[in-house]
Amino acid sequence: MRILLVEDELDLARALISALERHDILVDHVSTLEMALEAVENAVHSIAVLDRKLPDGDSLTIIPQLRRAQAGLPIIVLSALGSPEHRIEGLETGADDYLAKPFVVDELVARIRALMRRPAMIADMGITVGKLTFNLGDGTATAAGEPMTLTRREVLALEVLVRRAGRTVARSALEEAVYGFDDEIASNTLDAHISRLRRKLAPANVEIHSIRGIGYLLKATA
Amino acid sequence: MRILLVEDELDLARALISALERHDILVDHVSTLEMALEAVENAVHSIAVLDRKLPDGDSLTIIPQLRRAQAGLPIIVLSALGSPEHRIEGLETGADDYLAKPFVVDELVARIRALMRRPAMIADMGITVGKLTFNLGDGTATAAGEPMTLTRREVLALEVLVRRAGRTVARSALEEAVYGFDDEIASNTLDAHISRLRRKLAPANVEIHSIRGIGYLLKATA
DNA sequence: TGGCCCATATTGCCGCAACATTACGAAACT
DNA sequence: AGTTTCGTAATGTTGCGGCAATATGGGCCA
Repeated sequence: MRILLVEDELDLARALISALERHDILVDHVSTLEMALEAVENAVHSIAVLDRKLPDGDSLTIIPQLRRAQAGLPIIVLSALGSPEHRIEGLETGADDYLAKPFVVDELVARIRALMRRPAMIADMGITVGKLTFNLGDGTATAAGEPMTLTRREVLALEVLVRRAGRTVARSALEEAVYGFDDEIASNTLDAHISRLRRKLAPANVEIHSIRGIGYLLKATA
Repeated sequence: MRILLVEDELDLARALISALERHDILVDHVSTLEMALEAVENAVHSIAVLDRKLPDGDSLTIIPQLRRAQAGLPIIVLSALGSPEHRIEGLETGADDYLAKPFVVDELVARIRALMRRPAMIADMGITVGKLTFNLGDGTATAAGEPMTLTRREVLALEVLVRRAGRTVARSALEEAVYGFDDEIASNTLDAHISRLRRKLAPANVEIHSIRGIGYLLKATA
């Protein structure tokens, strides 16, 4: 599990990172909106935690961009602005949770874990690419309305590809998503899965392009 | 579409109403159980959304009365109490969905939509799939009109499967429903129950498919 | 431009884990 | 004691998924 932390107060960031790592959660830490957008392009995260006030602006403004980079990405906003109005503003912009400062570190950890533990949070939210719709809640997919049968590994790979449809997904990110962090992969097994996925996706007018040396990219057929 | 919203936190209520109205959903808003019962007498709603904790009590207690006032009314319960125990309690009382706070507004909208197009017909605490009818109230079932005898564990498993008819149910969710949360399950007991259920369900034109590595899925025979 | 090298594609094979089914015995309830 | 239920295990079956052999093609360098 890997999360993106965007926080410019270094003391707080350090405290959060060490707390999260004690829970076996990997943390990518950046301190500006610009770096956040770059980070989300280069890796697949399970959750993003944003401080609202950052040196280069209000982090609410980049939520749409983050979601565009990675559909369905759960987002938690931290803020000293804790009034109900601010809360509502944050939630309506698309944040999944809004935590007012000051807060207990353990509470943030608990909320992160709650979000991860509960795919139902985003149940029934579908992503559509071409004639393909992918349901983030239960990992089911339909091609042109017809339900398609996917195996476990195929679901894991397709989820990441679809969430970043139109953008490249690093090969390492795919391996990480389909297998664990520790699970080593010895051969071209991933390629084989991609190959099988391609065949199943053909009726949905969706292609998986390979980006030589980098990874893969899923997009609708032209 | 017109829904009944029972929520005493005014900030949240306002946020929900504006979000729902953006989706062309009319909202009747009240903030107590008493007002909810009065509202449901005076109008026909497509769905009721209840906050669980209200000034005059636990909203679970009025679910039967709501259903009596309007048979088959789909009900979604919102609650800060998100533990599996609370969820189960809510669903067993007859709620159709149980959403833990905090949640994304869009998710509530999605779930409302999902309830509107649900494949299984719900009427008077009974669910029908194929020639099978399952009574949520007392856990009895009939196949093509003939009452069928189910054991306790079979009832528990079938209820979960029927509630999610047409959608996959994680194996872990089934174990959780049939046994306790703490109760460990050592062998293939669950498989055995599924097997026995299959045989009993055959006359009802209902099949339990296994989704390898994930869980099971109940649907009417094609 | 031609050729080499290496990344990726594709396919078949087969082990093995997941699932199915049945039987049996212990325990619980009557 | 009789009956029913449920957990366990034994045995059979399926199909996922890892691996490797082979094919294809892109890109770099001479």
